[in-house]
Amino acid sequence: MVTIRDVAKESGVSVATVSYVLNNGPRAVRPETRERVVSTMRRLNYHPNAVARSLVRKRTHMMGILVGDEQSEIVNNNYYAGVLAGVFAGARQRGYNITFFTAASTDKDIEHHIRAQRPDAMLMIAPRLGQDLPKRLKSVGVPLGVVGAGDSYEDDAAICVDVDNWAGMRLGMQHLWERGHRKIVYAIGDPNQESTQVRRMVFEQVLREWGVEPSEHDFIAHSFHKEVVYTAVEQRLQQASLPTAIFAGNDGIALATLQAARDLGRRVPEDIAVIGYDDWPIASYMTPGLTTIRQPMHEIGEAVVQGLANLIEKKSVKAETRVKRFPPTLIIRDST
Amino acid sequence: MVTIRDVAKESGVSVATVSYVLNNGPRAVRPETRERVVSTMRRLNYHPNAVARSLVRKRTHMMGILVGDEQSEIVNNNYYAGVLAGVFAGARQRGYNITFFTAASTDKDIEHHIRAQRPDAMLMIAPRLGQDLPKRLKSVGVPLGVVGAGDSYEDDAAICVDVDNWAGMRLGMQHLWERGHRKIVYAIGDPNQESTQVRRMVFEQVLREWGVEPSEHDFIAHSFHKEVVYTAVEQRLQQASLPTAIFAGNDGIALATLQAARDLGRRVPEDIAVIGYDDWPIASYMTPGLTTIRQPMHEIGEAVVQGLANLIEKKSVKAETRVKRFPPTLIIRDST
DNA sequence: TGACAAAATCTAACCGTTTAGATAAAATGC
DNA sequence: GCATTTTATCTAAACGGTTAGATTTTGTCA
Repeated sequence: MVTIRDVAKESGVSVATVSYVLNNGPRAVRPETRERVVSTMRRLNYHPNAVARSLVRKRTHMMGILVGDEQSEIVNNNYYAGVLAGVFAGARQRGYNITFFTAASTDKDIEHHIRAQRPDAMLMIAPRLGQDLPKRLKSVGVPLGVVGAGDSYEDDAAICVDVDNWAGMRLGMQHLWERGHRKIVYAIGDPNQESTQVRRMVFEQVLREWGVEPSEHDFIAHSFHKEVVYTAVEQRLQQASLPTAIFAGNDGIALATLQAARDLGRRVPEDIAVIGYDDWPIASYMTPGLTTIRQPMHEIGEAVVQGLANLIEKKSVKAETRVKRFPPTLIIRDST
Repeated sequence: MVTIRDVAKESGVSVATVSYVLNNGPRAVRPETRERVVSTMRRLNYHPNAVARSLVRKRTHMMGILVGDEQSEIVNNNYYAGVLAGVFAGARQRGYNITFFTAASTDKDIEHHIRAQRPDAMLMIAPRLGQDLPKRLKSVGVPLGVVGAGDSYEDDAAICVDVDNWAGMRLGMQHLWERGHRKIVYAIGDPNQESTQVRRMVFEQVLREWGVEPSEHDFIAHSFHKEVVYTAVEQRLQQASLPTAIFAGNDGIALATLQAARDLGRRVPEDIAVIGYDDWPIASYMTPGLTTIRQPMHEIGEAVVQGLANLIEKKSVKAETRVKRFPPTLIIRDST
């Protein structure tokens, strides 16, 4: 492997000079010298070693994401994947790489790895509640970007990006109201997910505005697993006081819900309406096409990286950009 | 940040000794000394800097994946995501991190980045045909693992893992035959994908065994985009010489196919049968449940990482493990 | 032409590890 | 008890870059 010293020797200058042309700066170098150096770099096919550079600059140009014991989110949660795509796009724009830290299991391990690897920032996408990692990261000093966790990590995260869940739920509820639905069940998903909690709150709030007192009976399917959702919906649709609509916590839940309804011989939307959340790419290919609340997942992913990059590079944390909420959109299809 | 020198000074030994206890080796250290060092490491909350370590060891403990201009694969291709999950699992077992190189666009850029970042290995998942990156990587000397490209990169890749596409196609075709189908159309997907080509070959081969000469007319939907697939299927189903079954290049294509058939009022499987490939998590939730050829995506992802890790660590390339083919499974549901 | 400022380049220390070679300490043999 | 081997530790040179401070070269102007 050819090093900076090889280039220096070959072009008859010192390593410092080579370094200056490499980064053009911080010192000037005479045009003809630069020319000479550049050409030998090309001739020797020289590529500066990023590892060495990271060591002295204390910048790795890399943002980290933790991958848990079960790596199923990438596969089963299209929200996660959608945000990730946005993260990649943002990272490319700003010149960062994204690395997935796999080796971690306990919280201490994780901290260890992060201290060791020195990412310029860390990312959490749709984290569960009650993690102490954010606090740990804060003490380590690497900025944290959190996506899809409402405001629950606002104190410890440097950047928080999410959809406006309050508006999203209202959009959906209002749509159901307009379609004449008064009895709605919420297939809520994993209660350890922050977004689940916020949306539940808004759901209850809206119900009260309608003059209905929400009961535990109105919430089913406390999991994101399709099988769990399926049986939950199946059971609920065979009990008394049938709902006229089901609000699904995300489009994956909606998919399982549609299937359960169909298997029971209920027509959607005639017998029961279904509305989802997220607008996954497959939403329009469900049977029937799924009405849902769209989140701009790609933009959200981009935004969190941009925010972190600004933070890292300019050290400027404009308070108004620290927390960002994107507006959701109601996408009406055939399931309501 | 506390360094190895701090630990050395604080425990009254040289940095070398600290290093020896850190890696336990390559030289022995007296138990009581080790004890002392370990305790100060703990007391000072010392975490060795992985960047510095990489520099001298010339090992980054990281495998790289390229992310292209359009990062849509993670979102839209569940095969990609499924393999990725396996990759993560394998990486965790072997102590590697996975980093996505975002900054690359032209092939030269990519080489540049790889030379700079020094991943211990690179990964390609379902690559397009005709890339010259594999050759470039070979010249750079970082081993390449290729997933889902049949045998097209076998010469330049260190490890090749894939499903046995030959068996997979036969499984599907035989199933259709048994169900009485003789006129089959193949919704093939992106022709630039290697697997597409292999499967097409086998498809044609089987047709000939049935005494049917395949024609260009038997192949539709030369893309993975659902919209394209949808219109292609829509058109084909309105032409003469209707097929009795459609073989979809993957489950995403199958999804769009089902939708197109339904929108035309065709019943599946009575009017037209549909079979997919991959067995995405949503396959059983389609309407009707999708018959498909399952690939062990998770195992495939794990295998490629394991192979690369063995290569990196032991430098042993048992020829029989360099290329690995996993057997597919026929999953019968309701669409055939 | 010489004095002086500005621009270009060089020397060498540093980033935080690992590890060969030298040295000191402990263990062994007679 | 001393010479010799073995074991533990230390010193210092890498790894491949960056960057202050010193030094040299070039340019400016009286």
